[in-house]
Amino acid sequence: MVTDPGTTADGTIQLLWGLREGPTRGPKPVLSLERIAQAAVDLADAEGLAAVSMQRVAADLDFTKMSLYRYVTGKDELVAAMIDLAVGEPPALGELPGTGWRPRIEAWVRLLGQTWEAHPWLPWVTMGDRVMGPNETAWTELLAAVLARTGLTVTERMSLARMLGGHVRTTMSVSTAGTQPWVNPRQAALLREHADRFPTLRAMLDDDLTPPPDNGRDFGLRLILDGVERLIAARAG
Amino acid sequence: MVTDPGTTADGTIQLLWGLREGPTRGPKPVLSLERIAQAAVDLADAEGLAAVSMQRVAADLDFTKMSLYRYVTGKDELVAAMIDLAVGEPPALGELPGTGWRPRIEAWVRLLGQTWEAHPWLPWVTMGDRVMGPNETAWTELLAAVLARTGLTVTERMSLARMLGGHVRTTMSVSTAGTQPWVNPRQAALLREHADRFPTLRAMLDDDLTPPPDNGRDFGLRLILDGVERLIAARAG
DNA sequence: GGAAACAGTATCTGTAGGACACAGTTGGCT
DNA sequence: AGCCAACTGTGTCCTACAGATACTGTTTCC
Repeated sequence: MVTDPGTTADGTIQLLWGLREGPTRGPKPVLSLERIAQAAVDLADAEGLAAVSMQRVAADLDFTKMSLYRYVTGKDELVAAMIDLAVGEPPALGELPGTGWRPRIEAWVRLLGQTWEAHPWLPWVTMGDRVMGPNETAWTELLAAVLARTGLTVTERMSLARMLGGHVRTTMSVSTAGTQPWVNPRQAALLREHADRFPTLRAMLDDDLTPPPDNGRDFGLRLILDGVERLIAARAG
Repeated sequence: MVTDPGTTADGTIQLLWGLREGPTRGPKPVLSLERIAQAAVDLADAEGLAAVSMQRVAADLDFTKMSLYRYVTGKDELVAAMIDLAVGEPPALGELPGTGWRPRIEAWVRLLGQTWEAHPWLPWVTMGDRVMGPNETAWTELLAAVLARTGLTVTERMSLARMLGGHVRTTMSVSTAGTQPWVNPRQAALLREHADRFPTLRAMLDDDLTPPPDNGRDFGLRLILDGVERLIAARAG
């Protein structure tokens, strides 16, 4: 399994984009890529990404481990299939509220965030250079369509798109959102102990440390989009 | 090894913060945590995070695998030590240029980015809830000190700090920056093939697709900080 | 109806993290 | 000075993982 900046293999592309030619002869396949990917997603959702092994996914389906290799060339392909399945189809452009680019971007971020929250392992697995599957590409297409009318250059739009996706990821650590304080209790204890080295952080501890339930997603998005508005205004005027 | 949202173990905290009491009797230790962590960092820098195994790190030091466990309770601790070593000490507040918060934030992002570029595996390993080591905490303290004079609330400053760190991570995929196009060649081929489903992305392919060498880091930062300025101005006025 | 093409299985290999018992080394205490 | 407890690094073992390969049984085209 690749944990490093991954180059997507050709086979994975064929898999995701339905380019694998189906055979005619031979026994009817009992399994399917969809069932396998779904089982893996369910497992990751329930017990975390570390629980997803070929063995375990196969066991959940009541098959042997090696049978999975008839549908996926390796674990990397399985993960790629998991991603596209978990991400799912984006809404249609018309379903996004309002007509301007700003409410539409806000909706895109909100909806993508909601989708991701259901699969907390996605941030770990969508990093690095990959070839996106159809669903992921469709989400990007949707955002690109929204951004097309901002008047930004293509490069700027791509920077912004990457940034917005990253912002969803950054504000995703759901485990602590809303309930636990920003700063880990043990981290807080360390800050108090070393107050001389970290006076500013130490002082911040005395404030209310309950993070907003969205981990600052809305706040950050507002900053970004205000910046976009200012850029557009500066060019227009 | 934990690839999931990791809760830092107590032992790791003791390790990072120098709370492990040294023994008096017994043979002189030949190895040290620093040597081990340094070897692991060198290895990760040269051959990627996947190459870092207990076996391999030990071999690079000409020791057996199990000897490492005298200094680290497990691989998680090793990785934690790697992070704090790789991140290193931040500059002093006085070394940041200018006096206002804006140039200082810009400098913080630039310097942290430079540090990270030398260790491309850091993004993968610094995700999720962790207890930060002293160096990482010092970087955060520095940023917090800079943000203290923005007039933002504590919650807003924490959101912004998290966001800025995330922005560095998001714009870190160095592999493609400056040289290869934004869009993977194979991804581009797929977009051309499915131009009907992805018309906007398809159209963008005809533009110049060479990403800026900083992956849009400066552009994104400008948007964020413009947003901060607008927020401050709105409250002042 | 036979042979090629396939699906799922059984078995094996290499590598990973880590537990455990050991041999040799050092310092404190009597 | 000597002895024992405490320690360092080693050797061996176990379990879990991804994956290769050879197999058995099934399907369909010729």
